Amino acid sequence: MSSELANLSADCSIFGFQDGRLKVLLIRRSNAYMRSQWALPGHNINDDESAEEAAARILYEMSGVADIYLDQVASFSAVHRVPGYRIVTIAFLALVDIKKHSIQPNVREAEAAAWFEVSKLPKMALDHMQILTVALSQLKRKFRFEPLGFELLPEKFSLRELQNLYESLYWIRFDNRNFRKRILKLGHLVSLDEKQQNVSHRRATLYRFDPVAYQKLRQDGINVDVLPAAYMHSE
Amino acid sequence: MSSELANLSADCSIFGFQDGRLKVLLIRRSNAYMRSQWALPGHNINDDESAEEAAARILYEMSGVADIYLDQVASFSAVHRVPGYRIVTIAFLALVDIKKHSIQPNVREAEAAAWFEVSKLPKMALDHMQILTVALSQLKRKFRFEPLGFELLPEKFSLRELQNLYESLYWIRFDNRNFRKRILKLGHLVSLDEKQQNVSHRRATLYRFDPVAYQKLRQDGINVDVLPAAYMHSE
DNA sequence: AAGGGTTAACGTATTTTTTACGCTTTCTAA
DNA sequence: TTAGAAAGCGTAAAAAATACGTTAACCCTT
Repeated sequence: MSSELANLSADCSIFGFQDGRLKVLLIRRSNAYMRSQWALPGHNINDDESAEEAAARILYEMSGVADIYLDQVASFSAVHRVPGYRIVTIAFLALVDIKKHSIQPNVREAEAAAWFEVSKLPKMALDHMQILTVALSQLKRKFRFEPLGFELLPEKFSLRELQNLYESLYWIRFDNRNFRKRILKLGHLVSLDEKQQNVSHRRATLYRFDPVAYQKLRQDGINVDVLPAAYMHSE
Repeated sequence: MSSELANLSADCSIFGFQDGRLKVLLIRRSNAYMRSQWALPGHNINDDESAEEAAARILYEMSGVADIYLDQVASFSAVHRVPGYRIVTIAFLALVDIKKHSIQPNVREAEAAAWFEVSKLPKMALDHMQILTVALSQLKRKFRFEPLGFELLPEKFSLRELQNLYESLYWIRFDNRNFRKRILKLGHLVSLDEKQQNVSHRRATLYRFDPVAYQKLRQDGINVDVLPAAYMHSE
């Protein structure tokens, strides 16, 4: 039988993309020190699992899905971050396709779960706002040099949807003709013989990611910043 | 009186630059589970300090110096990483000017301390080789977009010394004329009225970092990769 | 059925940045 | 005095990024 490590937890910043906005999944906790405040999904780490396994477990409990992009962000260990306790937490960042991975709110100690726009966050428990801020800035950094759109978008998507994702993440507008060139040059997108349906304008070609080229890009690192130089000094 | 958290430690990968080589400081531990093996300097975290404070304390004990560049790398929490115990460690990366910060080997449980070239590492205790590998790749990543040479070099240095630092870190040769332009364009170096002494060739101008421009660069992020494009696909 | 609104998608000229590399200068040691 | 070696200045050519013109294809309204 496994027991929990009393002073170690894992917290997940779970990001998704919906209605053209970057969103994060928060839950309302019912346990002692954060009753009725919104918080990042998290839990103590068990003595028979690593922090990564704990984070994957938390994601599985929230979404029922196992193969989710998961990356360690940092650990937070300020002495008084949890009033009355000494708990160190290891923060993770997860990326999900909201449409594919449904959320099950009534798990364990969660009273409710909801997606929040990252620009309209509620007051949050403990230091979770700080944790989320660090996770978000790590997400922004990673997106510039890794083609992570794959993890947030449905399998088939238009270039405009991908551009919208970048635009909402960086809060900036790109020239769509140059964005198209910039992205296609990376060579990890495959155009399909399929078009958008039911739009009140010309239908866009749908694309999917080429998993082989995608992995290669992630390994080698993207030489080219996805963002235009104009973005610098505007963050 | 403060006591130690039994299952939480901080380990530091302390990097320095000496004789044209990137080096890392290792100690030979005398405690139970890593007797007479080389290891990263580290210690349990106290219950009245954060992981960052613990890392700074470890650095202070090793070098007697307090204002050292310190950055969190990641935490390592595999269940059996320490045989017979369940200890999670938070890894840090520190950069020191070897000439300025002397090392005091006989501290606490360390039997010996020595600088090792990162390309000639000894067998190490526990998972410390893995931790060091992650720290080193984070160092390489950061150096590309932040002007961190400042932290490893003496106050006054020549452009060639800076180039040597980059070359030994990335194991690649740069064209010195282009390296010079690339670096000077960043605007964070100030040329001094002073020259190298006792070299068997034309004496190079010495430079120092401009702290204001340096901080600004770190905040804004360097737009331009310090590495030439040819470096890609060669790592 | 025609025309307006809207976004997709292709193309190109211009500007900016990167790269390759020639050449002179200044030092030590032989 | 000369050879060797690195510093340090400069420039032409190549490559990349940017600005922006134009046509195509779809829906909706009239």
